[in-house]
This record gives sequence, structure tokens and C-alpha cells, in this order.
Amino acid sequence: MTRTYAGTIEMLRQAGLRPTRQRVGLAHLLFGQGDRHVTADQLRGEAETAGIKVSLATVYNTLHQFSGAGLLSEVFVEPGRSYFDTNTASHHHFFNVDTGDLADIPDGEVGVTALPVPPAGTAIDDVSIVVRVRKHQR
Amino acid sequence: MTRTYAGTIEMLRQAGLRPTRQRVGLAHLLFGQGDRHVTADQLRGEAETAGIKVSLATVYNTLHQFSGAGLLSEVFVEPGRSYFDTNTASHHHFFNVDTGDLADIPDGEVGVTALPVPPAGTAIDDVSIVVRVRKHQR
DNA sequence: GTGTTTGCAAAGTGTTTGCAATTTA
DNA sequence: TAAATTGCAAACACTTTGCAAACAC
Repeated sequence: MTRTYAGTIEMLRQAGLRPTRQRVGLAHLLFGQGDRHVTADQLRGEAETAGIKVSLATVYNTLHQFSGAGLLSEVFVEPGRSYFDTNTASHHHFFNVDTGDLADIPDGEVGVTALPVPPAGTAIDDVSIVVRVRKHQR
Repeated sequence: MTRTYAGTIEMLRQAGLRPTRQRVGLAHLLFGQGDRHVTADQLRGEAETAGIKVSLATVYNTLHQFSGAGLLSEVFVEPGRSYFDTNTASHHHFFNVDTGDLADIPDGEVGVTALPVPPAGTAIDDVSIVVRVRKHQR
């Protein structure tokens, strides 16, 4: 978690990304407050609220650049929406189908029993578990 | 697996769906050849090849109606593309990120170690494991 | 005949792209 | 100043919708 501007700038430099006003602002929103799960649109809204002027196209570019640099990971839970996760360690997710909220499953609470044998000619890249939850009706 | 026309028609009737020419044709493509994973567009292409005249809008409608009736399940592996699976039993998937192919993981080859405790106010709806694979480079 | 279903084309959603203007170093 | 980055608007891929014509019963 980077919290100072100097630290954010250093992080971006190390990732080979110029610390532009937009990137620094978005990095602050993303990495300044613990683990986060955001869509491009949500992040754009937060940036606006925070007074960071940035276009949606740049938010997308930035999220992909951060992913490429290993600062973010992408999570697939829904067609038509991309989520980005500041937790780049291997872990799993709860997805609330009613609200669209994505949350980490605490470490160790779930895992896979064994790795399956991948189809011929392929190798395993990533294993993800998504636990879909909904409002508990009573 | 339904293979006869009479069987397909009966299946649709039981699901509360009128056995229209389009629904019967698509059901044959879907349920007449073992477990399948298709996108709307793929199915549309197959229908065309098979000489079944059906619009893309109707393919979408039909896939959703079949899902609603429990004849299909929907699988989420990629933003911007919906996959439908003729296997409605609880099971998991391989997703080839290079080709877009989706395949079932044989029963028992993978499972979860334990169910995590869902966030307050929610209940678990579904647990899915997606194993992303890619061409094995040598 | 009556209500359901279909197909078209238009609209919608989320994302990406091309390129001139701006910014970083 | 040179190269990288941004923002806009247009383009995109996939999906959904509105509604008149066609179909199932």
C-alpha cells in the first residue's frame, strides 16, 4: 500500500510508467486505502469526486497499464463488466449478484482440492473460484 | 440427451415453451450431441449451416428462455461474451484464453476444500471454478 | 381467432481506437 | 524539443428492445 505521493511516483517509475497527473491520482485512489475492487466507471466517478480530471478512455488505459505492470489483477465475474483488483496475490472472490459488489474471500477459507489435468497442449495459467451470493431472504 | 423430434417437442412442452420451428431446431443442435458450450453467435452459425432460419435476436431469446427453464446454465468466463452450457449439473470449467474454448472439467478432478462464510446478509447461490489455460509453449 | 413468438432494425452497454493537442522529462 | 500521454468522439462487439408481421394452437 503506497500512501505518500513520493511513494506513488516511485512505484510508477519502477513499473516503467511516467508519473503523470492522471496516473498518480488514480494510483492514489486505488492503492491508498487497502484492497479494492473497482470497475472503470466506478474509478472514474471517484476521480471526479476527488477532483482528478481524467477521461474514461484514460481510466481504461491506466487500468490496463497497471494490470500489465502487475500492480492490479483483472477479475471476470460478469459478462459486460471488467473488475480490477488491487490484491495481486492469488485469492478468490465473493460476487454479490444483486449489488454487483466484489469482495475477497479471506485467505484459507476456500481453495481447490486438486489441480485438474489440463487439456492436451495447454498449461494452467490461473485458477479462480467465484462464489456468487445474493440477499439472504428471511 | 434428447435425440428424437418427438422428444425435443415434449421437452419444450414440459418446460412451458411452445415448440416453434426455431426452438425445436436450436434445441436439437444443443441437446442432440452430448455436452456443449456455445455462445449465441456460434449457435447462430450452426443453425445457419444446419439450414435452420433464425435471427440472432431469437437465438438470444431462446438461450435465455432455455436457461430460465433449467435446460441450460450460463457460464461467466470473459467480459463481453456469454457462454451457455448444456450440462446443468454443478461442475467446473477449463477456459482456453487463446482460443476461447470452454470445456468441462471431468467430475471429481477439482472441487472446493470448504465453503466460505458468505458476507453478512447474503447466502451462497453458486460456486464456480474456472481454470484458465493457454497453449503450452515448448 | 387469440395470444405467443419471431425478425428486423434501432438502441443500449461497456470497451477500444485514431489522432490532434497537451504534457513529461 | 522529442517522445509519451491524454481526451475527445467515433467505432466496436455483444446484447437487448420495440413493434409489426407470422405462427401455434
